[in-house]
Amino acid sequence: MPELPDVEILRRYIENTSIGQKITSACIENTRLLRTPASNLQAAMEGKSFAECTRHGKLLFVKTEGGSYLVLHFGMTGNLKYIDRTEEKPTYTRMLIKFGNGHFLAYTSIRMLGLIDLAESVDEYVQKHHLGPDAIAKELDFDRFKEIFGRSRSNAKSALMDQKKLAGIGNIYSDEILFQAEIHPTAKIDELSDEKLRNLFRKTKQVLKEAIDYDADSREFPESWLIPHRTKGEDCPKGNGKIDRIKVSGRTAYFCPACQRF
DNA sequence: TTCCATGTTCCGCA
DNA sequence: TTGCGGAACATGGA
Repeated sequence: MPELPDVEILRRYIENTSIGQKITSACIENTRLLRTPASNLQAAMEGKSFAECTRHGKLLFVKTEGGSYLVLHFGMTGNLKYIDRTEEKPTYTRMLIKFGNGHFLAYTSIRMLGLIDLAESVDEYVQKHHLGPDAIAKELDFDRFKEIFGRSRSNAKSALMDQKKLAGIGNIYSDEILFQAEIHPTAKIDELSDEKLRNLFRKTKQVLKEAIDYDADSREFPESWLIPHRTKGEDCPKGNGKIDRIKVSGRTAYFCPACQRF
């Protein structure tokens, strides 16, 4: 589920279901995900309305009338579900928000690797957690991109996934971006030519934005993308060879050794 | 039964 | 200082 495009779809889901609704109660069904006492969370939400929802990388900030933000991170298995009745409450619901109209927003998570927190300001929260700029932010131009990656001695895949450099890219989309930019996942990112780095910059934004256009639904992704072929031994969609699988900084990377070079 | 998984964080080491 | 591998977290699926 939850890399930048998936979280953007969840942001829109909140916008379409929950914004403008008054919060009757916030029921914490499992405290493991909380980074703040449940009482703080409830005090900040109950009786208030959700005013707007913004996203930074993989984080969602849902603003309440009171001025505080409900902060949501979805880990690997987090999701949201707007339901009409408690009988429809999904399995693995960890927080259930009840609205004045009698409907509910459920935050679900199987593995509970996400987080639920409270913030007074988005900028402050982002700074405190040392997050880099959002990967598709307009303010992120090539100069900034080069500044971030030009002096990193890391491999390209780990660098793209480093939330302190850029916020929003995870394991799946880093593979797609590097495939489309034709860069080997273990290439040293500070050794890329200016031309390759510029191409990487373009592909980073392009892949993430196109994924959003497909509702982050991988079943809709073009056959020319790597993601539908993200299996070892499958034919590369560009017809140049077979998809290979290696470990890069502990994560599984899928790539085409013929297309993606150093 | 064992391994693996879309994420983050912490530790020890190079 | 920076980066990496491994482990931990909790759970389900192949």
